[in-house]
Amino acid sequence: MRWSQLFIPTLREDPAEAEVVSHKLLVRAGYIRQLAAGIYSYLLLAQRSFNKIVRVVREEMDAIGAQEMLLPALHPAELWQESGRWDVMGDDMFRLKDRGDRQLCLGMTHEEVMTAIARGELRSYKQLPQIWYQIQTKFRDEPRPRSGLIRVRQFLMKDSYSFDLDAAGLDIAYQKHYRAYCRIFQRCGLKFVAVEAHSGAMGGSQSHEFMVRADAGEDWVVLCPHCGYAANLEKAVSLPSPPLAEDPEGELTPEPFPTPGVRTIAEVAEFTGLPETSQIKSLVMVAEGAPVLVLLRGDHQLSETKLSEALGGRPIRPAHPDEMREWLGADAGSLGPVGVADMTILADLALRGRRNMICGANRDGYHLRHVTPEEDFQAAWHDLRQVAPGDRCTRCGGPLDMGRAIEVGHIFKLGYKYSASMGLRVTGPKGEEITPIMGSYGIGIERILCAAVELYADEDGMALPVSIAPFEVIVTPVNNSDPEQMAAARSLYDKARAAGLDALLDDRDERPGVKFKDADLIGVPYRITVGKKLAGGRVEIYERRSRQSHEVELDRAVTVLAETIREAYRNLQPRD
RNA sequence: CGGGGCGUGGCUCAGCCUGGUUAGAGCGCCUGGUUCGGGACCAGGAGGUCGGUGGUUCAAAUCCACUCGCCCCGACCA
Repeated sequence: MRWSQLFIPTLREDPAEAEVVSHKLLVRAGYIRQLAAGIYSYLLLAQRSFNKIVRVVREEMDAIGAQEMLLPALHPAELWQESGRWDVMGDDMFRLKDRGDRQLCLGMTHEEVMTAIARGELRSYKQLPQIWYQIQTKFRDEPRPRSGLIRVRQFLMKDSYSFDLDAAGLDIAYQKHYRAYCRIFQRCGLKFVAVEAHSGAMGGSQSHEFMVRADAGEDWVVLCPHCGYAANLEKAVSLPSPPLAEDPEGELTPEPFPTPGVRTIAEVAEFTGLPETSQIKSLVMVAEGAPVLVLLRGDHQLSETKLSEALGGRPIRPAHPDEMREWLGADAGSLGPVGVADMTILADLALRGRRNMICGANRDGYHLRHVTPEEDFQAAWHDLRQVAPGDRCTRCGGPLDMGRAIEVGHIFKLGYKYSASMGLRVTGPKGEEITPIMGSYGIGIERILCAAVELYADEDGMALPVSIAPFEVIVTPVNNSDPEQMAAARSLYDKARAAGLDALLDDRDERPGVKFKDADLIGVPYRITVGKKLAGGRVEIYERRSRQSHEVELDRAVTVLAETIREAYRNLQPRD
């Protein structure tokens, strides 16, 4: 393609509304334009990049025997009412009515549609297993779209669904996806990590998220550099850092002391001169109307995911101030477990074995000292805290690392949730009815590009992996008014195309600086520069990522470049 | 949904607090010329009902009210 004919609206300055790197660069480089909050148009460059990503995804999905389909984006309400998710999804679902006043929605995901197809057509155990997938636009009315393409209201997703006779079959489908996902992200040039993820309360038994470390990410991951442990912060477990002060010895009994105006953990620490680790933090939560008192070490944060799991998956919320007062007789800031009788009390494991700590007295303006768990109050022990900086790995004891990450893929054992609720059954070998077990597996197409941009951005733009860049090579004549340079550039471009390379010819009547800057900005991984050295029969091959260039003879340029690019693809090839 | 910020040529912004000629700059765009190895220079030119509605005023980009849109933090995210 010839740049002079293309629509690649690059911008010299960062767009005002963009905050994260990938958003700024994708807009500046002319990949995307915003239409509304969380809704973007994908221009030529984005579309080319997505096509390449999709191709990789498709090849790897096909390789595990998955079958591609394309399902409707517009769904009847009845379908979602059957699975129960019509109500569960709430405002996240785009809903509309047709002319006959029938309720419809735009698909957020396709478990329902896939299951509906399966139950109509799958009759015998002999037809299983099946893996079906599609690459489809999904709609979610996000409460807050943000960060460019990272969280949007309309996006491309590869979603696949597996149907198996039993859990062992599901394991196989899950493992196939796990390996396919690793291959996909590797081929797309991402540095990623597969983390254990929260699998939800409903039927899910195993789940992994594929994460790319990036500050622009919205998730937190916990990693152990030593043993490879990796988990989403929601689910991650750790050994707590030791308390900063030793507990007082002795069989002491709880003793109230006045703490006027002292409410927060930090204030209590300051007031008593003892660190936050010497305190018991008491939180009042509500699980389906029932109060729950949650106890943590003062410096720890509650993981609501873990708490909900500990309560059997019930939804939870923080108690309102008037509820706390009603149940415990004091305001937040003076609450504690001592003397609490008719309330579920859950305590985090980091408090186990501690002695003579400080907590609220359930009397405004007072705290208790010398409070010992299991002596002065009883609680059910659970892992309830979020991993904190300084925590150690439960497997190897090494220090854990935490960081933000972009979720590019998620694989998930669904279990029987949809097959059971929607009546999917096949006949087994003995004539019995079998409800197939399902899995669900997603990949965010746009997020792969975002993650790559975040990973490989520099001052001048993006330096995309060759496999997902919109072009593999750009041929840049330095001086348009030099007929020899132009002729050589055209010839190189033609040869590159003939050699099967995805080439772009920058034939614009621009100064060289403009062409170089634009090429760097849009992230084409290789450039052939045709300039002065053409007189000596030489041109330059420039590598975007390393910013290195070297001279080659004109006639060998395409051969050398083709080999360089082949090598680049080899380096992205999974070795397994 | 709570908190904060921003809407002025295509883009990035100034002007607004303290109302008052034809509303500015840089970039981009168009014409002509000179240039040509990292976002050139000279000359000329086009392009804006200042997000919208209502109000205050002799007079509103500027003050007030409402409203729409966008961004950020938080809440939320099978």
